[in-house]
Amino acid sequence: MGTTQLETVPEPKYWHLKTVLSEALDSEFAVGEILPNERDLAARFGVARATLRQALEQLELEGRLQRRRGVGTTVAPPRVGVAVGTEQHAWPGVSGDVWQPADCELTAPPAAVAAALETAPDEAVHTVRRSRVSHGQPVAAELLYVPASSVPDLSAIDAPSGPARARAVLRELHRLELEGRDSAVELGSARADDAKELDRLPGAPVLVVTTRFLAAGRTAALSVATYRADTCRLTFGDSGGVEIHQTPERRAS
Amino acid sequence: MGTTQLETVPEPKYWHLKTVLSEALDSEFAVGEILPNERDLAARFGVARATLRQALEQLELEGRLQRRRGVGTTVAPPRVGVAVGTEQHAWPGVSGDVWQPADCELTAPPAAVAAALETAPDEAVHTVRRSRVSHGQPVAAELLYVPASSVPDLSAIDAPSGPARARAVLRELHRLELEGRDSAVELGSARADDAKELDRLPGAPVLVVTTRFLAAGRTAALSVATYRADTCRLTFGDSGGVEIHQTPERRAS
DNA sequence: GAGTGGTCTAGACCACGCG
DNA sequence: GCGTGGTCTAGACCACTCA
Repeated sequence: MGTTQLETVPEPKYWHLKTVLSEALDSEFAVGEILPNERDLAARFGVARATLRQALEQLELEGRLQRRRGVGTTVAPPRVGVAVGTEQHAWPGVSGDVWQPADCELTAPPAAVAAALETAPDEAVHTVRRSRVSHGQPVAAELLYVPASSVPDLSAIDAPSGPARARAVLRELHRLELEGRDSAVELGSARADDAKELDRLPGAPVLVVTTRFLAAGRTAALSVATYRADTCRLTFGDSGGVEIHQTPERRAS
Repeated sequence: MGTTQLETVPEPKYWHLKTVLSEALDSEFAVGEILPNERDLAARFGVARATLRQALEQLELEGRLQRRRGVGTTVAPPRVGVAVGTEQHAWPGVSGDVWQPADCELTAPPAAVAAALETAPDEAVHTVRRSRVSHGQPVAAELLYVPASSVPDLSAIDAPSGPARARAVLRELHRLELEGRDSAVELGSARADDAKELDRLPGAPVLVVTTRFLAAGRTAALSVATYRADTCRLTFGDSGGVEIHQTPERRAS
């Protein structure tokens, strides 16, 4: 062929497609705007629908797009920053925090949780379910595990389950002196129950924040919070957190 | 039909497949062991290869598997915890830290970085490239942006680029008094250059940690660190961080 | 060169939201 | 009922690693 060789190592179609779409999103679409449907887009770019979907999936992972079955694909707003590491020495559920207690039950925790709590595998712990909403959207679901031994004076009078019970457990927890907390963040995929609460499909990418609360020389409570990875930016530290959305492909200097 | 209705809402095949594989990984495979290849696995489960791959992709996202083109699919070791938020008031690059300076050049930063640094869009900043290795594996690549105004006394004698230059910039930076730092974590996909350094394919899921270093009432430096999401668990806080790998699907109580 | 995972195709059907 | 995205199939070829 007489054409010049463009690339010795041609990049995959979906990768190129993603770049093209990304630039189009920057210049030609407004937040909330609905994109053409996948079949039309695929035809327009001359690729199979599966290939187009691979590009869309990446853009969704990066928080640029939002896709909803039965509705369509829309341009996502910038990720919301949610504070996670502030109040270095505050218990969960102190007044003014952003979590909404949803439920509480006394059950044997998953083995991994029991190990982290250093409780016997069959020892029951209070499992508080809470949810977090930001800007009117659900952003996180949490399971807070509180060993019964951390809240020995929990009144049997209180409701045996439900939000009231959850608040009672938190109230008792606050009577301990918090000595410290440490957290870890990792990537996961949403379990079915979390996905439902987060308004996503099962398996959606989530940021799992595991926090251990230390009191009386031991782990007094353990929180496993599941944040929507597509819409959230977790902020730690002194103030609000840095706001950098896109780090574009490096330009030639 | 005479058969009993098993599920009103049948879960997708790949989701069920993922569960089955996950349990098999727990019970029948050791870390590092090689799985059968995708074509065999797909045949064994009676699904198309694309469907099997959907399940493998999720397991890889969760850090359970590691796939390498030309080699095969192996059982991944537990994620390594990498400390990110400790030394709340330490500059990057103080002695004993885990980053390896790789390069440094003086360029105009991406627009988003210039905005966060509050510098003019065309003002040149020192861009230090560093890499982080843990347990013999590359885990992160970082770009550290240092405005020239933060290191006014940088000697022109030092090498104009390369690791030595990077160390010189860091050394100058340490002469400022650090007033605080804040970070944000979000999900991203690896750019081509980062992917290469992290030994992954472009687009691989990464955790992007953006840290702003405050001194003299302004942002003295900005770090954008890209961690492999499949192999890393980012730890913050007082001590080591919590170790919970799998949070299995909730059992019926 | 053999075998692996990565990309891509052109279809089909399903589950969901909405009018 | 219609249009959307989500799942699934059965193939093909490519890029890479390693013996």
